[in-house]
Amino acid sequence: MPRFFDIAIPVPMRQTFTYRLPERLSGQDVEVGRRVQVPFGNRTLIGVVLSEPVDPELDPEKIKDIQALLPQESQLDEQQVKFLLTCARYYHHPVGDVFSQALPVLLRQANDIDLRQPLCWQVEPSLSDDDLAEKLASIAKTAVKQQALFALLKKQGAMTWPQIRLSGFSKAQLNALLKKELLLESRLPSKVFRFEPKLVATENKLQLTTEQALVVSQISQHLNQFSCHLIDGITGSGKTEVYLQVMEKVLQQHQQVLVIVPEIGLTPQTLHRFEQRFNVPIMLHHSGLNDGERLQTWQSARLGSAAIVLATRSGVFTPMPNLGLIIVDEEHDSSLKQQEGFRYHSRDLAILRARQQQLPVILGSATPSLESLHNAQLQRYHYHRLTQRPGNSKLASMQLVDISTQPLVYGLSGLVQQAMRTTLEKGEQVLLFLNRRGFAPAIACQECHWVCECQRCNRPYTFHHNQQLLVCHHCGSQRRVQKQCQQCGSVRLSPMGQGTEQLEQRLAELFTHYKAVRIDRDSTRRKGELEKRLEAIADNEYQILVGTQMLAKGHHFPNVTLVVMLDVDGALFSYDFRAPEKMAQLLVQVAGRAGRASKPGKVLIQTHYPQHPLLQDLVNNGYEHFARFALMERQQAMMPPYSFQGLVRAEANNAYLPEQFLRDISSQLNNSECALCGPVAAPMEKKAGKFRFHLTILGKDRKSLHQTTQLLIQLAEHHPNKNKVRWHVDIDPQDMSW
DNA sequence: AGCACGCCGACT
DNA sequence: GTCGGCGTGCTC
Repeated sequence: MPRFFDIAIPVPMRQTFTYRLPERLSGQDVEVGRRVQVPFGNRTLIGVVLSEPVDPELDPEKIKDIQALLPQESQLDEQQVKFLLTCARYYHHPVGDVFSQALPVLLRQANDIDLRQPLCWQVEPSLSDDDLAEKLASIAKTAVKQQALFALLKKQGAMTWPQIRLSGFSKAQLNALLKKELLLESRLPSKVFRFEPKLVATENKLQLTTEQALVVSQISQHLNQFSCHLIDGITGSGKTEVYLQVMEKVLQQHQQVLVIVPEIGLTPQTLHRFEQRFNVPIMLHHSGLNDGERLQTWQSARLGSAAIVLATRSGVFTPMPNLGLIIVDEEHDSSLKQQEGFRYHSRDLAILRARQQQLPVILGSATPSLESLHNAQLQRYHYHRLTQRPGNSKLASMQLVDISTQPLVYGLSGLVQQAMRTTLEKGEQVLLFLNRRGFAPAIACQECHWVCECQRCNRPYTFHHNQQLLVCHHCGSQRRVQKQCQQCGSVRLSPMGQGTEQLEQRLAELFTHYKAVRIDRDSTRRKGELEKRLEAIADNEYQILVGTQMLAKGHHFPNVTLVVMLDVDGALFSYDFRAPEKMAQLLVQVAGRAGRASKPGKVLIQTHYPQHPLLQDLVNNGYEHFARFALMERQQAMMPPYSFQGLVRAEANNAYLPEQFLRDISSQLNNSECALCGPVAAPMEKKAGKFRFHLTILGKDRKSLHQTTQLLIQLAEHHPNKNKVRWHVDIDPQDMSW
């Protein structure tokens, strides 16, 4: 009797495909999770075995043979398969695509793969102290970096290349030490991680405050079972130390820890803290690694030899057989949600995974998402607060600046300019936030008010002065600067409004004795440029920092004692109901990053609406009050987290098709338990030449959301125009502007 | 998503 | 005469 298998194939289709195990492979073990090579249409793809159907329903004539079974060393375990199937179901996303995204790129291909453990380097252990001293002297005094790398390795023990690179060293520096025979190159041991007391550097352990100790002990009571903990701790209250001490308890049980951070910016400092405390194999997973490096992380995690995996969003899929704890740091951060293709939220999947595998999960933030706070209120999560900063240093204070009644000079009110001068004269730094790149967000005709727009998006082009280009920030298209109005022929075209590029330039005129630096996507595009600028800021080479949100992520500026938000009003009246929440999180995060113990900072918020209740609440009563108020508003409007949202988006080259498509599937749906809203044009109706529409699903609970989504997908897949429009489903959508 | 098949316009 | 544009349909 031939055996058949259902296989997840990396194509954006919601079904699985059945294949036959040919005679020549019949002696082989084929387990769920095995990677297989199969013919698909006229190409060959790598799929993953999902199940062995007793009776394949398909016409046996149509079923093709599995071409090859790929190495068992690269297969997924049953738990992993179960988790990924749950992910696909939860997000109503094609299974094959979910599996494909969960695998490292190299495992999506059939090539021969190096599954050996990663290389690592340590100080040559056979050298005596005398030898070391002698060899060390051979490193030129001027080779400061080599000296530093050597010192690091001496302290740290074996390190892999991604770790060394993240600590700021180059391959050349490593090779130099290697050539001088100071280092031993080897591979990380492939044995499963086992804890030993000497692996913890106790001298780095901090004395816990009463608050912290309480949180550590409470979480520790819940190891080896599912529980979700929200740590709501103001910046500087020592969340990381709490993580470290809970991690230690988990490592003591010979279990692995998965730590998810929002983006690469946070990894170096987090890694550094982990390395200082634990002398255990730590593996990284983030966008700065190449395919081979990611495979190594995947493999050593899968084997159980990596004790800690420090990862960004997609790291939530890392296979870890002895996983004992998941930590999601900065759980409010929007970069945890993937915004295209498989639109998952890494925090939510972390919780799902923890539940499935019966482990604790810790969410941490100084500004928890309203979703998480709501879950804490409902006691679905254990809620822990950290309110003290060691040494009792003060957080920056916030103050609203009414700009509705006073003139602005280059977007700066008199009060702000005055505060800037005072701060600069004290030798301290000023940070200006403006969430708009470029020189000016539009150029317009002075005579007839015509605005130069991108034809593909119907939005004004942003003027970039340095490159003398008009750039569409929505589709990326560029064109030469217009000299003449297309409508009336006038040559009086001029920039409207202000972006970071212009602000930087104006500041040089306004504050002639101080130097300004700009940090945004444009000014830091070149590799290493961001680091260079951050270093220069730390050295006080610049006194005024201008930037977009980029500046708020992770970096600490101890000498910045004044932060100015130039323009927050957009968030108060946005079509995106999450905009005020995001703005509040940004403000609080920034306030937490400015200043230091001896010099508390100040945050000035320019607004036309100083009486706005959300702003008032945030400034006067803090984030907690703000969140409570914002949650009340959400409840009144029956918005998430008080309802459960799904979104069907559709786009096509004309406006008629997608709207018709969504209207059809929505009207064909009867007896839905959910409210359907739309179709309506997306806030940006046209983008990159495509017309876009939304159909929003609002459910009173998750179950009805899932049912309705399922039905809508079925209708969509049977719609005659299903291939003429591009459509997808987004569960718990974050970005409504799409 | 690919990839092939197929049916109409501008090239040697 | 043919090269190639992308609309349409299919993949166990």
